[in-house]
Amino acid sequence: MSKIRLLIADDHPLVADSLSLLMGSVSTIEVVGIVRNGVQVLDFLEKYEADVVLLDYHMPVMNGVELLARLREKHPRVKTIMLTMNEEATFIKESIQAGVDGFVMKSAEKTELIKAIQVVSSGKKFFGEKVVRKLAEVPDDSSATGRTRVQDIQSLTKREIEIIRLIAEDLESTEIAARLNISPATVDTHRRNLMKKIGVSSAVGLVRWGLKNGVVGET
Amino acid sequence: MSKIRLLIADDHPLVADSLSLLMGSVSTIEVVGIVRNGVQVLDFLEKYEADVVLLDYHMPVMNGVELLARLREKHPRVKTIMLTMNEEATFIKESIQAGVDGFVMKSAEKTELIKAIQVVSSGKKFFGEKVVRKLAEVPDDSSATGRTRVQDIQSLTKREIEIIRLIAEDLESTEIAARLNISPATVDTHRRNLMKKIGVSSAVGLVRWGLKNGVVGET
DNA sequence: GAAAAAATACCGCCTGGGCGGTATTTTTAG
DNA sequence: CTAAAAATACCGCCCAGGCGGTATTTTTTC
Repeated sequence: MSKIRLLIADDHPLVADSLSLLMGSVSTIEVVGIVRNGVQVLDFLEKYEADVVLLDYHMPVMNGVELLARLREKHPRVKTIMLTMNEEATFIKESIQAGVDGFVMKSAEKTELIKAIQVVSSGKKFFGEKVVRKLAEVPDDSSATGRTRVQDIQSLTKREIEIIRLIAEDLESTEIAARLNISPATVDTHRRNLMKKIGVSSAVGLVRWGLKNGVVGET
Repeated sequence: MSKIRLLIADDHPLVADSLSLLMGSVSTIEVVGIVRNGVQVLDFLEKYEADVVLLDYHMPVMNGVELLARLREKHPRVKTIMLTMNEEATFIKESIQAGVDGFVMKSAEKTELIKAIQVVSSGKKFFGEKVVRKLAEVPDDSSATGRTRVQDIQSLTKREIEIIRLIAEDLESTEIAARLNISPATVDTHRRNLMKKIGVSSAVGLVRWGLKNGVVGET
C-alpha cells in the first residue's frame, strides 16, 4: 500500500512546518506540500496530486469553508480535514455542511490527527471525540438558564450573518441599511432577532459571540 | 558545547508536539519537556533544568505574561521566548516590559525561531524582523488620519485595561462602576479616554480592538 | 518634593440602540 | 401548492452611551 499523500494548508509557517515534520514522521503518511492559503491549495492541486488536505480554518485570502466548496467542485476525490483552534458547534456544523471529511481541533493529541488522516483517506468520515461531544451538546432546559441553546444558535440566517458582520465592523444601523439597500428598520429587526437567538442584549454581546463562533472574522 | 535545553509550553498538544519535533531536529537543541500552561512550567523547573522556555502567549491557567514575572523571580537564569499569533505592538511591549528575552511570531519562518533560541541562550535579546518593524511603526501624522498612533495605544492604564475587559463582558457602566466601587461617571471617563486613545467611537470598536490586541480574553 | 500621569467625579445635550408591538412580502421546504 | 421560514418595514418609548467641557485627588516618577 502506498503512502497517503498529504497537503498542509496553514498560514503560519512555523505551525505548518512543525506539523509537516510531525506528520512526515508517520510511516504511512507522506507530506507532499505545504501552502499558506486556500488559493494556493487550488494551485497546488492543479499541478500535483494529494489524497488528503489538512486545512486551517483561519486563513487569509481564502478560508477553509470557502475553499471546501471549490474543492468539492474541482477535486471531489481529494479528502479534507479541518483543523481549528475553535471549539464551537456553529463552526463545526458549518464545515460539515460545506462537505468536510474530518474535523480535528488543535487541542487534540497527535494520535487523533493521524487517525483522522487514515480514516478519511479510506473514504470514511472522522470527527474527534471533543467534536462529537460538542455536537451532542444536550438541548438542556434553556428556559431555566435563559440562554439560547446551541441548537438554536446554529441556525443563523444568511442575512443575519451579513448583519452581524457589519455590526462587528462597528457600523451604525443606517450605514448597514445603506450598504445592503434595505431600510434601517429592517436592520433593527434583524439585530433584534439576532440578540434574541443568541441570548445577549447588546451589540457588544453579538460581536463577542460572533468572534467566538467564527461568524465574524478576527481581522 | 552542550545542547541548548528547551522547554516548550503550549496548550495545543498538536502544535506543541510538532514544534518539539521541529526543534528537536536541530542539532544544537534538545527538547527536554513539553507542558501546557504556566503553572506546569514552574512545576517542571522545580524538578528539572532548562536553558530556554518557549512560551505561548495564550495559555489557560497562567498566561505568558503572568508567568514571566514568576520566572524572573524564581528562575532568573532561564531565558524566555514568547511565541504568538498576534502581531500587535501593545502585546510585544507588554512582554518586553515583563522581561522576555525574545519574541517570535507564529507567522515567522522556522529559521527565525531557531536563531532566536540560539541568540537568547547566549544571553542576548532577540526580536524578529516583523517584531521590530511593528515596534518601529512610524509616529506618522496622526492629525491627518485622525487615528491614534500605535505609540499612544500601547500605553493603556491598568485601570483602563480593567474597564475595557468589563466592557467586553457586556456590562453596563453602572454595573462596571458597582464592581469596581467607583462612580459611573468615572467609568464613563475611562471609556471615553479609551475610545480616544484607540481611535474608535463605540463600545463595539473597543471590544474588537481589545480582542485583536489580546487585552481582552477570547473566552 | 515638584511635576507628570492616572484615577476620580460631575454637568448637560442629544442621538442611536434596545425593546414593546405588528404586519406585509418573498423565499424555501414539504 | 401550501405552510413555514426569512426578509422586509413601521410606530413609539426611553435611556444608556457618546461627546462637549471641567476639576479634584491620588499615585508615580524623576
